[in-house]
Amino acid sequence: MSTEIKKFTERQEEIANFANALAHPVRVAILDLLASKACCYHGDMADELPIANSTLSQHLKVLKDAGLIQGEITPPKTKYCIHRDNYKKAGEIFSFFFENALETTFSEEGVILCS
Amino acid sequence: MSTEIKKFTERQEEIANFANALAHPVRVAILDLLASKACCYHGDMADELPIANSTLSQHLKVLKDAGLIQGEITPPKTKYCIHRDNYKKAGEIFSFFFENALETTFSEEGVILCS
DNA sequence: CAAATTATTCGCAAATATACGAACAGTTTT
DNA sequence: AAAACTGTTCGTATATTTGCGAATAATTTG
Repeated sequence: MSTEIKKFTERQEEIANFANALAHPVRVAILDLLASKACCYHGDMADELPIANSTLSQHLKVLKDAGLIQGEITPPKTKYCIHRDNYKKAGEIFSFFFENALETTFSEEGVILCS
Repeated sequence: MSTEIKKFTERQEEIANFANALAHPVRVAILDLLASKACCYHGDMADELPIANSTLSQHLKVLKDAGLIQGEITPPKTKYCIHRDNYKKAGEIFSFFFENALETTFSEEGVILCS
């Protein structure tokens, strides 16, 4: 049965996915660290974040699955960095999402505006 | 005891909060509806979305709590619309967040880049 | 005032997320 | 090879999210 009913658009799912990756402050903090240092080892981050090592691994996995970061094992350490292409893509999707809505809502003609 | 230890910055919490509101495709879809029609009644949205009425109310509450939308009871219906100011603010925060990271990571000088 | 309409809240069930320590795996160092 | 170091995975506990139907509330219509 190829009768898979699509409930939402690709785009909506994509936005939700990226947003979900950013939906926990520690993950935002992780991205801040990666952004500020361009690269970071698991251990370095563990020192700066108020969570256990294993918890950090989980959050890193979430970010990796969302495509926002990539990890590289360089024994004995693991180096993480921002996945540039996807990061850029995420930024574009969000900026488009917000811009678009405001344009419509703020449109001069025709459109009914809220009180 | 006013010894509340701040684990994350205001900004990080704020980003996570907005992101959390967008972290479910149905909520993205709701915002799409509100954006395209500038305004929408609960019932109109319920007709277009593949979820129960009560579930819709919950999602609307999440969006309202995040500040992205506002509701106005106009009996017998409830009218929802995008909260322009906060929406704009969210858009700015995100665009800043992504821009900033990429600038740093892509910086020409000094900064160590990932493989 | 009764009935209909609309949307929220409640109560519950199931799934997912978050967090931690312990156990494990892979390298490197001794 | 043993010990040390680094990070992931596992097992578990707890909290939150998601979803629905039933019950409720608030207003309008008959």
